[in-house]
Amino acid sequence: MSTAAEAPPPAELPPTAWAVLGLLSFERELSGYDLKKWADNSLRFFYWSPAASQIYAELKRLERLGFVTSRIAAQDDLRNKRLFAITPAGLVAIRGWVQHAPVEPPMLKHGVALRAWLGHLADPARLREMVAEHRDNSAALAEEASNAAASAAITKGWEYPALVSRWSQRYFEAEQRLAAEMLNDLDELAATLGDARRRR
Amino acid sequence: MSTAAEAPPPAELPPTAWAVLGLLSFERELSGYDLKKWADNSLRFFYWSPAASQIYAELKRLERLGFVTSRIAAQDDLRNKRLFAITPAGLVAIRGWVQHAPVEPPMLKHGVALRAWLGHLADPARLREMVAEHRDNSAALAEEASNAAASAAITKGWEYPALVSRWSQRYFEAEQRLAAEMLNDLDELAATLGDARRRR
DNA sequence: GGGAGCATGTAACGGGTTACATGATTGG
DNA sequence: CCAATCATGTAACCCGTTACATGCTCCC
Repeated sequence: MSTAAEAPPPAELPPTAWAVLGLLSFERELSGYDLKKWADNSLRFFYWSPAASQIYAELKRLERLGFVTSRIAAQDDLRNKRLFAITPAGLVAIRGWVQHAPVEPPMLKHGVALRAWLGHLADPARLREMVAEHRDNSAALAEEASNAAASAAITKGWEYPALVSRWSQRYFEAEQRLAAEMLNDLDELAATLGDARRRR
Repeated sequence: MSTAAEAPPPAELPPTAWAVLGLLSFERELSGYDLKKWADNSLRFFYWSPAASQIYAELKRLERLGFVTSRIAAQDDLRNKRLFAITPAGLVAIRGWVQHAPVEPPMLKHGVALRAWLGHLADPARLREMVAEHRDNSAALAEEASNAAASAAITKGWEYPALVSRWSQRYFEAEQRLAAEMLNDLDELAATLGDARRRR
């Protein structure tokens, strides 16, 4: 086709495996337990945070593939703790994935939207409650993302995580605004439908 | 606790089952095939559109539970086609779910954000490309949602779907804007990091 | 002493996907 | 006639979850 070198096909792995390997790509040794906590306050905002058991399973797979190595923690830490580190092969693999994986649409499962879509089956007041609760949850998440952004901003080498935390903050602010606008639309619709019902 | 009647606990079903039952709650008889198409251009925007095989499986389950009934299509349609309709019990069940299910955070798996989070592993130019592609995809989806909103708006009884289509449109417009802002942030970051590298 | 947190896993299950099989009808 | 679409499903597979089991350590 061309003289350019063909990109090697990126290894096929479930996204969670890449996420775990990605957490390790910041070059620190981490235990499965660490990874879970770390995922809970970073990945959570824009990507599902996997169950702990899943993390251990992925680590096992990644080790089998030679993308991570593990060692038992030093004697000063008496706990039975296994630390994982990314290998050169692992770095090559995840670079390939980040660089070459196709852009896919984000996967969204929005329960509140689904139930609003079925609004004809619910009490309008209850619908309002749901959307208002979602709006408040979004506000709280925006706040959390803001904190995450602040703490990432002061850490060297975390420029990209900080950037994405800012993105998350804006995302949840937008979600909050969208919920507020939906509330307005719901009120209008309730008024219209109420009128129609009364006029009948 | 109070004298108010306790709400009956909503039946436990996976979200996809409720989504399928919800599609049937608009009181029209639909085939599995119809349901798939219908999901593809409505649910898709705010909720994952299930695979066709999954829809048939859920229909079987819903029928076993007595939430839908089915009949073979009339003789004038020679195809081997089974039409499903919601039953009174099904209506009660889905009303209970819409009304009483807890508000849960939407589930988001944003591959582009994940890869931006791992930006230190990628070529900045490629990162830009990805985010720009995502921005354009979002714009296209906003347009599609807008069309869906327009066609729902002129259909009686589809007020809530129309409302959610408008919500989807705004959602994808926000997504588009967020992508554009991330591009700016990426450019800034590339400049900063580039400077640092040059000064080294 | 005892609860909270640290730490690692196994087992069972289920929801959902892809791939495949099958066949009829419609329209260019 | 042939491709596209209509139409329904089965089988294999796997990702990921919940529930559970186990034991250690820190600190009140």
